[in-house]
Amino acid sequence: MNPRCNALQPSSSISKFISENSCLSMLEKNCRSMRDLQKLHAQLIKTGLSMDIIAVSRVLSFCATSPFGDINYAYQVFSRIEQPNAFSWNTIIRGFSQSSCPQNSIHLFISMLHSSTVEPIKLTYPSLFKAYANLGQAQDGAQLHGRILKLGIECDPFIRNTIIYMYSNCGYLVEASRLFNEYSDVDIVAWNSMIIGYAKNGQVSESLRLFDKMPWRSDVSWNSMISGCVRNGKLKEAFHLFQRMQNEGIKPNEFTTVSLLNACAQSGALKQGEWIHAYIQKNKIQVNPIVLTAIIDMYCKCGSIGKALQVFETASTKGLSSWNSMIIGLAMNGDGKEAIQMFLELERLSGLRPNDVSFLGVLTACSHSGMVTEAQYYFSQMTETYQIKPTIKHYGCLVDVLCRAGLLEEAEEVITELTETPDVIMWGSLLFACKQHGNVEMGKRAAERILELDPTETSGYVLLANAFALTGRYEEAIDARALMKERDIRKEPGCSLVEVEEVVHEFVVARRSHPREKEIYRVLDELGLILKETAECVFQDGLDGFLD
DNA sequence: ATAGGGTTAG
Repeated sequence: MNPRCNALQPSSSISKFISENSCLSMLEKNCRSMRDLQKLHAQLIKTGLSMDIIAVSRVLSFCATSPFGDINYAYQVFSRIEQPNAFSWNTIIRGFSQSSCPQNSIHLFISMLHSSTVEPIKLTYPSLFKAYANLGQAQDGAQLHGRILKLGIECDPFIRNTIIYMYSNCGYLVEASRLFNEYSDVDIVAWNSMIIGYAKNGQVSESLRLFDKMPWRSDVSWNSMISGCVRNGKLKEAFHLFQRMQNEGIKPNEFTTVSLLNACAQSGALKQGEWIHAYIQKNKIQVNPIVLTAIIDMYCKCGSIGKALQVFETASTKGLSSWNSMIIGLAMNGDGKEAIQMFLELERLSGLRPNDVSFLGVLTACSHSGMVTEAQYYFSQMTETYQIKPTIKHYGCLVDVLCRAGLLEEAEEVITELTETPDVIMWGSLLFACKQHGNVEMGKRAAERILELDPTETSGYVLLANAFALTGRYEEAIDARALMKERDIRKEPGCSLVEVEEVVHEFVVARRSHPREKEIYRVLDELGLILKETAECVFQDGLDGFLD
């Protein structure tokens, strides 16, 4: 920092006291967004308080750890502190541990170890274990666990609990329960971590068993159990727990409503979702960016794009994730142009920087609406202008859009030039496109790759057989079908849920079990005919018949 | 009078 800045600082300690107090108390009570924070930060800079380590640390803490904060801004603030103290280090490490790049916590910890002015202290470690937990890297975290044992501080309940959480969150339930059982004085946080671990690893009945065995249950216990149920598709159980929770006098909060909104989104239960939305408003549950995102996502998944847009547009504190779920919602709904428009607004008006998920939304929009040149443009913008490394999902969109446009060579080129292993979905898009365009040779290559990657993947056999049949190579078509029979592969039936007037109706592929199935399928057939007449593209056909 | 554990979206 320019040393002359010091000369501009107000000399009167009284004025300093006044501005410090008004600014900082504002920070605690009224700061609801980065816009507010930036105003306060500007004020601090104007009054010279930006050099004050305590004032700056509070700004840092808001940016790094509040749900309204911005970790990149926090890092900017941190890197301008001349001599960060242990507080500053711990705050920024904690901020990254709960961000989308927890790896930075570990990098920062290493810099901290190399720094000559500060030493890690007990309070530094929980954030690091949380970073490892969020990265799913418990093996690397185990090395830090070794360091904790050497330092003799495993008995610290905060440290021990994050270690339990790390192991259990990453599926190392043996290690987690060993530590859980080793100490007789484990507290409720340790119980909760175990519940979360079992639920995240598909053992929700084990979670419920622990939940019932607990000495007492905090709001976090209830929320963890509800989210565990939703994660495992036990939606009725989740709503039942919500009832029980209220009966026991525990107040549902942001976390509870996010899980329940998620349950509604999963099942398409619009009425229930609307009810939760109303519950949030009535009970003054704070609509932080995550809750906002969950509301938008629920409306999108339940098909109410208009309502989602309305909520989005009237919200005052939109996080990047809120923009992203709106872009993805529009893209999935087939509103490709609107999705791209939304992305452009995000870029130009929000002051936020699009991330990999934003681009995934745009690319999904392009692929769902068949916009090839746009997809290529945004893909290069992502990698070149924004320097974002594409994931397999981004490549998947690119392959998909090329396939839909019939650019099979280009699509295959993208796949074969990947540095990582292409996924089954990608080859599947190509295979399906090959079938549509009658390119049997390439289709065969794609099918072979699919069957290599996942011999239980039915679409490989089915599409391969169809591709052969389409070009009159019936013998080979029969071989492909026989191979599938021989390996005794059965498709897990697809299933969709539709909510009509508060009743959820379930439809399973090739199983006509609905009481009004005759009427429903008659209308569906009629719609299919109309679509076939109007649409130019060829619809996927014969799949159901083949599987019967 | 700025810092530590468990629950959350895409």
